[in-house]
Amino acid sequence: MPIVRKLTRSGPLGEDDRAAILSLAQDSVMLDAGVAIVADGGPVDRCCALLSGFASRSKVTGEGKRQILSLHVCGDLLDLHGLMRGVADHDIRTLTPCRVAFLPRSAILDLIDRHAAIAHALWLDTLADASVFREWILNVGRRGARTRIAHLLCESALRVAAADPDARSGLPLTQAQLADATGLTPVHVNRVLQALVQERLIDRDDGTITIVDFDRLAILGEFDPAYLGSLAHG
Amino acid sequence: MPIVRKLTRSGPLGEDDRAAILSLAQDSVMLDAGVAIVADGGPVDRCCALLSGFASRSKVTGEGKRQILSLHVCGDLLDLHGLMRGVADHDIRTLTPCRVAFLPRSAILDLIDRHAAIAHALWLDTLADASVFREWILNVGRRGARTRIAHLLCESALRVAAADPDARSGLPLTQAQLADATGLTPVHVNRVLQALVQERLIDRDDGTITIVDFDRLAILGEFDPAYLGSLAHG
DNA sequence: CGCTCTGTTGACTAGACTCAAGGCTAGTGG
DNA sequence: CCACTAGCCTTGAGTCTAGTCAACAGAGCG
Repeated sequence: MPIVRKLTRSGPLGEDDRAAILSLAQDSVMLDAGVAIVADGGPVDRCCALLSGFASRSKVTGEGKRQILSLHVCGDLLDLHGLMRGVADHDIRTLTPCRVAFLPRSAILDLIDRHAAIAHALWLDTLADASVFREWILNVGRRGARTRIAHLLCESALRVAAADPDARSGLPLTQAQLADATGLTPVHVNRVLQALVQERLIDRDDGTITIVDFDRLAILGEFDPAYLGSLAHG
Repeated sequence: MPIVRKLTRSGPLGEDDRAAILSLAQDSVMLDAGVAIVADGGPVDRCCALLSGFASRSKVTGEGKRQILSLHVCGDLLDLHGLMRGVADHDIRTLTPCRVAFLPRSAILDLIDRHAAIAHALWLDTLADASVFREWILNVGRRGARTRIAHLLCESALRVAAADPDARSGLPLTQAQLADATGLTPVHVNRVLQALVQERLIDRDDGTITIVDFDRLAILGEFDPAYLGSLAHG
């Protein structure tokens, strides 16, 4: 169970803690790509656990420009942030087809009340998210397009690898999604990606991006995985 | 005590909880402007509570460009994020002269263990921080310079007002700091500020910025305080 | 008095955006 | 089986926002 695996990474859980979590995430649902799981401003009465596929948080400006705030992979809990307040301050949407399990809000709150270890683990999980947000601000605010995209690719690759060590596939992000994640336009992303392919840093086949030379890409992207904490390496 | 006041905003605390917090924050220190309280990559063995003045979180790119991640006012707990991991993933520095109290890490961890209500309140506090981070990503990622600066000014004004309802002073940010917060250059910030003054949206006297017409500035900045949650209004 | 920091201004540059068109693939319906 | 459509990707030309570089003014300070 990927969620238990992820939470255990940040701290120890007792056998009863694990059992309590597992009892919640019973049935799962398959969602199409591009589906909104949570809408900005809407109520959050359940927590969505991502079992497969990619999802994102995003917000939209008054002018309708979308900015992706973070990417999420298998094992991530998607709306802990909104859950505690009961109302979402951002969208959560699938980027690819996704399998998800819904955990009712009341059950989570109950879990927190009764299992201090789980409450602690969930806190650490949200702190890890916050750490990623901070790096994302730096990335979008102060780095040029090449560096910015390189950084994003490095981060995503590591998180995918941590969540699913066997996965050998590339990142299934469209250039428009990449643009929303980096605060650039699809056209510019396209040109940068072409350059990166030219330089043998990445490769592209049929809609997915694979990293050819991680080390050089990390240098270009000024990528230091320290901020990922337990989100890097399994 | 501003810290207790702030934590109470997100949820109820018992009398013993309050007492436990107060017993920690005994003595305080005065710090100059521009001092690093926590350094990126360094150990975090204490939590710093801000009693007066302004502080910021920031990170620096490989090329030495600084990006401010969030501003902090009276009552904020400054390094809860690093505290739980024991190592900081960003700088924390004073922007103005500040009065701070240092709470030892062990004492905080102990507090969390023994007072579930405090642990909960601290979690909510970090969640509120995360919410601000997300809006900040949108701001630097997708908004133009005018909107971006207007948004930042609105947010800062509200947070200051929430922390200290009596305060009538403006924001004591230099244009360079404003530039680091918005991901712009000081030169460009200068020109935008002049335009905003021209349009009677803000005013400047001797290093501080005051908002003349909050409503119009909020429209320009696409500012909706919802994301601030308990950080807005006392 | 000179130094540093902050703010200001002008001239020039460049990185990224906009607009517009066209190609490719997959899916859909006749 | 073939048109038709809708996404996604690609390319080119032109524009513009914001950055760069450089110089200077004023305040505060040792």
